[in-house]
Formats: sequence, C-alpha cells, structure tokens
Amino acid sequence: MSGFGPGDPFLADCPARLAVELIADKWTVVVLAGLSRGPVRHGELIESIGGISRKVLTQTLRRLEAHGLVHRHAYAEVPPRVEYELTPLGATLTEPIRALTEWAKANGEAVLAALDAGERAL
Amino acid sequence: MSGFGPGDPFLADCPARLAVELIADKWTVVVLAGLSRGPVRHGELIESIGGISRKVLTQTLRRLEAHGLVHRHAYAEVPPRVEYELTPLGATLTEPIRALTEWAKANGEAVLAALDAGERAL
DNA sequence: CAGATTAGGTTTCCGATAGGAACCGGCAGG
DNA sequence: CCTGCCGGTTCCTATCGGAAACCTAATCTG
Repeated sequence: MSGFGPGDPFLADCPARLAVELIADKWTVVVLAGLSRGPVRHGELIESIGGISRKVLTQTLRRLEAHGLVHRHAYAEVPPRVEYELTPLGATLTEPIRALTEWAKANGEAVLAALDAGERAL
Repeated sequence: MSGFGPGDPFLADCPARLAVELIADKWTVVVLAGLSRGPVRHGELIESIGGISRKVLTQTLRRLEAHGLVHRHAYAEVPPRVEYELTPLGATLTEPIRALTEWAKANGEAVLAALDAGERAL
C-alpha cells in the first residue's frame, strides 16, 4: 500500500518538489510530449496540440528553456522560423511522461465515467 | 528519438488529454503522492505537504473525489474527522507518479543548476 | 457556568496567472 | 500597394491560488 520509499520524497522542501511544480501545469506535459519526437516548430506545436494559445505556448517553452529542458533555435529568416528541441536533460523526462500517457490512455474513460456518475448523483 | 507510439496519444482531443489535465495542476500530483500510503486525514496532508492552503487542499480533494480517484470518509464526530483514501482507480496512478517522483529526485538538482546558469547569463 | 480548544470547511479579499483577440515586423508574391 | 506569412507581444478580462478570519458544536479548563 505504500507507494513510495520511506520518507516520502516530495512531501517536503526539496529539489524534487520544485521539479514537479515545474512540469505540473496545464500545458507543460502536453508540450513536452509534442517535443518528444524531435525538433518541432512553434506553429506545428500550436496545430498538433490544439487549444493552446500562442502566448501560453511561448511562455511554456521559454520556461522549459530556462530550466534547461528545451533548446530554442531561431533561424534568421523571413518569415521567421523557430524550432524547439528537447535537450538531453529534457529527453530524460520522456520516460515518466510516457508512463503518465499510458495511464491516461488506459484510465481516461474510467475517470470520465466516474465523473458522469458523480454528477448524476447530485 | 520518438518517445511515444505512432499517432501521438494525447496531442489531440481524447480522454487521455482530459485525464492529463485533471492531474496536471500545481498540487494534484503532490496530494496524490501524500495519499499513496493509505488513508490520511485532512490535517495530516496539510502538515506533510507543507505550503498548501486548506481551501486549495479541499478543492483538490473534492475534484479528485468527483473524478473517482479518491474516497472521502467523514466521521460524525466533534471535532470533525475526515479521512481520504485512494480508490482502486486512484491507486493505479501511483505507478506513473512514482516514475515522475524518481525523475524529480534524479534530475531536480540539474534543473536548478540550469536555471541558475540561465539567470547568470542574462 | 463561561470561555478556550478542536478539525474540517467556507468566506473574503487580493495578487498572479491563463486565455482570447488584436497587433507588430518585414519580406515575398499577387 | 496590399496581403499573407510566423513567431511573438500587448491589452483586457476571467479564473485561480494564497492568507487570514470566521463557522460549527462538543469537550476541556478555570
């Protein structure tokens, strides 16, 4: 029943907590998933993700860049072309994100079903 | 280099996306980690997590309850006693969260180092 | 018997953040 | 000349998170 090792790793003040808070927002995980297959352009991310605004995507990518997870390469062309790519550090996140993705694929329906059931009960 | 299977699971409109957005907020992952070892009281979570307000903890737990991941048991006592516990569905999340936790433990320092380096460069 | 204590929750207020939409820059093509 | 292109920024509003006070009701304390 104990999911984690002794001394529960991030129920305290530690780098792990900061790292979790870094990626635990509405879009970061999805953006990282979008980057996991190689360099992608800003517009491609907007399209493939669907629902994210340009502003928020830029913010998210800049934050990931500042934390060393993403590399930004802007070509000096017109119209502009900007490609984003996972750094080696960012690539290490692909595995945990895949675990999350697979959970979501397996249980997404069950979560929605529970939500519906709860709402009917009100 | 391709982290995910063909047809990138949640870069579209699907239950997986909803499931990810359900848990991808500032506190949900941490709260779930706090619940992963068995029934816990509201106050215990406040203490062990550290930094979360009562209001937000309540909101988070209620949302998880509505989605079928957490079960809430309120004892009719005074002073009140309320225990929260993962449902079987919620327990399936323990594994992906552990993967995330272990990534954070392993790479939290590196992320902070990159952040410092970036800020010095400005 | 009056008043403090307890634990979970709610309310109020304020600052931070997200989202939509419109706009910018600067060159290519109609 | 004017429009489209792409990434980014700005403006405004709606929502969210956080701090602190308040609520309930039985039990403890003086």
